[in-house]
Amino acid sequence: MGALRTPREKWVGAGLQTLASGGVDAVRVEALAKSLGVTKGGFYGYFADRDALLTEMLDAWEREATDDVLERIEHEDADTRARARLAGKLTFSDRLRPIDLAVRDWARRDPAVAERLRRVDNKRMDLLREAIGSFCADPDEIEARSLLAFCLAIGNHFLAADHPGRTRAEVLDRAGRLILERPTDDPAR
Amino acid sequence: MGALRTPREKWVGAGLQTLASGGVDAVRVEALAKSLGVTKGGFYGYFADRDALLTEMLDAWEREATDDVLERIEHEDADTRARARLAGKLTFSDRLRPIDLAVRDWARRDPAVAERLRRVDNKRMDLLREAIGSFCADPDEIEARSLLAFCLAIGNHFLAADHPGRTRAEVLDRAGRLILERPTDDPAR
DNA sequence: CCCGGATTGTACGATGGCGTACAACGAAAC
DNA sequence: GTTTCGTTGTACGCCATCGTACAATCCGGG
Repeated sequence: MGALRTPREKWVGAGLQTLASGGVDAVRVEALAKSLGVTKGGFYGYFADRDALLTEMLDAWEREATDDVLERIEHEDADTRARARLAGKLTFSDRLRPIDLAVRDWARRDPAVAERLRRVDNKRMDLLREAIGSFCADPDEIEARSLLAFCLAIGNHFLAADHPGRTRAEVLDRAGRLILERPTDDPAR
Repeated sequence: MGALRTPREKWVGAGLQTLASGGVDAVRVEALAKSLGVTKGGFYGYFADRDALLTEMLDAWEREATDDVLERIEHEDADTRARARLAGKLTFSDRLRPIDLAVRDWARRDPAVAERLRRVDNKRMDLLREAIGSFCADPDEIEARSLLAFCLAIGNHFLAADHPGRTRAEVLDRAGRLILERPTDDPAR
């Protein structure tokens, strides 16, 4: 029996890497093969066509971005806020973040991708609601703050503006505290 | 003398439209020609190549997104906040917003585009700082709120999450007020 | 050490996009 | 109506990519 020299997962992995750096249009079968040091010969043994690879890439991303992250968080017995923070760290790791951003742009043009992204984003919003709900009672404000926090985490990477005299990280930190900390006028303070 | 049947501006316009709906990779000379009801025959009379068109598209967008908007705002003699709101309306009009989003993704892969976007975003941030500065004294907080407002305006369109029992517009409204209104703990209130 | 089946390389035809060359066309000037 | 010159259509060569077919290769089991 011949050995698995370039297994399915390698194609999916290379596809995700390329998606992250060049967008979905950069995911070409032959380019992936070259990046793996082989030709496309074996590709069609695993995948019916390029679309099948794209689907499996999304499967892998969706699983890694939700189940894997949630599973790792389950094992932590920190409080809600700390777990939400960990989720953010995992979700927007150097590995997953560029994929996430590429998927968002992709989703704007492909309804099937948009549907997947909706599922993923909903799970993330659930975490945010839980975290913000720990210090905020008004459901409308929880929703608004959750959206703000999420938009900050995403929009940040699509913004090119400078912050004279500050680093982006500094501004980001201040903005995060504005959203994720108890509102100063909270009568329950 | 032959008349200008498909002038430069038509190619640029069709290019921007395609950029908005399909991303930069969808901007193909022959597809544009078809959408204009001609063949690519005339294209190369105006543009050296596809790249030249892309550059002119960016020129047109940058001008429309900054100078044109600012000029129209100058003529309004409303207060700072109202002018900022108008700027938002113009900047994120149904026509310009999809182009804006496409440019943001494009900028992640092309440094020249990123540089243009930086110029545009900086002008927008200036407006936001001015508006938020009208009710907030702390420069660090002005910066943080400006970033939040901008991220909300952009990130919103890249997010797929639902808001059970609410519309996105409702949540957006509440979030906007959270950021753009006087902080309730402002000692100067 | 050889065999067999899985994996890979190579070659192919098809498609689509780029940019060029030139002929056909048409509106304006006369 | 004819000329004229800019605009447009058509045809071409080139290259990248897709998906297919098949031969070459490789590795583990016998």
